[in-house]
Amino acid sequence: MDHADRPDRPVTSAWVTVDLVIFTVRDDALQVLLVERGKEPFQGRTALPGGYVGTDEGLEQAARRELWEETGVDSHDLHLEQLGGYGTPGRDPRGRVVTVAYLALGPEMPEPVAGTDARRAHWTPVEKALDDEGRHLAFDHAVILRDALERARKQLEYTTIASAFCTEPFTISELRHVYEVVWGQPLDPSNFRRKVLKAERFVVATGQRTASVAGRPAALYRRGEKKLLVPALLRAGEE
Amino acid sequence: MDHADRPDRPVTSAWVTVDLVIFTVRDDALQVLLVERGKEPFQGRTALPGGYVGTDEGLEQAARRELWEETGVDSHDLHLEQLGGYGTPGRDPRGRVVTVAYLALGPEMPEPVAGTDARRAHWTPVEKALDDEGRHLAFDHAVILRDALERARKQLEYTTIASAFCTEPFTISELRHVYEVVWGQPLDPSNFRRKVLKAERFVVATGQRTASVAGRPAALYRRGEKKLLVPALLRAGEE
DNA sequence: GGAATAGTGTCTGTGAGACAGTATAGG
DNA sequence: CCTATACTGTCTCACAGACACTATTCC
Repeated sequence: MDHADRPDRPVTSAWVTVDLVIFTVRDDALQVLLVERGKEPFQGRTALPGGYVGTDEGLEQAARRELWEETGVDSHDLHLEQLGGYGTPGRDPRGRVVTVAYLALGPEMPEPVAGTDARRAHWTPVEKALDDEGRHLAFDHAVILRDALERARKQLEYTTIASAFCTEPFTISELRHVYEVVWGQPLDPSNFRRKVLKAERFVVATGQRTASVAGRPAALYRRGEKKLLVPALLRAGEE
Repeated sequence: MDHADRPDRPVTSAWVTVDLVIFTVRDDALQVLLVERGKEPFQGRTALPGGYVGTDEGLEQAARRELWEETGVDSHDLHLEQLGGYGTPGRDPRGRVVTVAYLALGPEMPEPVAGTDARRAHWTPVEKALDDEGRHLAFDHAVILRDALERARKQLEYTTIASAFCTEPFTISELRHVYEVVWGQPLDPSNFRRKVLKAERFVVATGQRTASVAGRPAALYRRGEKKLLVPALLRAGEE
């Protein structure tokens, strides 16, 4: 890049990172994977997993790599999408760092492996992570987490990604449970079933049933190919 | 940033830019503002307006500045939102450049002023800009433009931003025209009116009427405070 | 049988698409 | 008068919320 190509105003290069908001449903709660930072800045503080983007590495590729390194989860097993870029000056005390955040949704996963740099990773209920406005989180991760939560809630309305939270095969009740936990409100089981089954290829029947623990055995389904949910499944009390 | 802070794999810093997809409705078509590049790389080629992010400048702030510099439009007069980050290695031949794209929607604007570096800016129908898969566009701007188009079409369904395309005060027909042009399909005038007026505070009546050119004068409205449109105004034939 | 969970049916209100009909302007 | 555009009303069908009822399992 030659000098003539640079603009008049001061321009400095930046470090580029990816941060991951990894959601799952555990213990009747929406949980997010957080790590304890092993070094400065924000050493000992809680943060989203993430790291630097390699020289010849795409953004999504970097996100998949970080996901693997932090959790041992293969990104092919879950839904991954970009949330957006965050680049407020001063968001990282080391200098100009622009991060691209990714949202990952997956079924209940094993306890995460220790990270590459021995950072402790653990699942935390989102509600708890946002306690006190999320001020205990490093960087601007509270902002990113709030954006991710809002995005996930919206996505449940207009797409079929709720099924990404379920381990196949799953029951309609388990799928409904995902909605109830993410939205924080109960849904009518009867109407939910009608809606989901009416939307062709949201879920596909396997023909199998659960070995019931209590009550009548439930039919088991797999994810269908349909991605967009129309008409949408709206949460009550939106404005 | 000290050495110990860097990861094992090679990491280089990157240049950060913002690119703008500025949409408006003109001459019965959705149009996008494109510039002719005055310098390498891609000299003489068509591209989205954009530029480097300043050292102490936020991403959105940079987008607003570029918007002003390229078009003379005050960003307060239109809707601005982030589309996402684009960082595929090799997307810019000068080296690692990560761009954050913004989507701007505005009412019909004057012909753009010449850019700061004498690049010629002009409105182009989106359909034409995407001719031949948009291969004539510089960088990966065809990809960004397609993403922006899809985002704008979606936004019309679930939000009230269509009104951002209208100069106040506007008629219901003008608002409907925006939908028809962006979606590329005709809408029933009667049902559209009912829907828009039923959604409280999507538009607010001014009490005035058009000085009619032909036919009965139409009532004039301003934008209401409502942002989310529920129930949504769905386009036909979605899947 | 009773408890628990799965699944079906039905009633009612609302909203969308289709489209006929009325209102108000210019010519 | 006619034409053009704005606006109103109405019919029908599909769907959502509410909720009663039936089915199948374990105890």
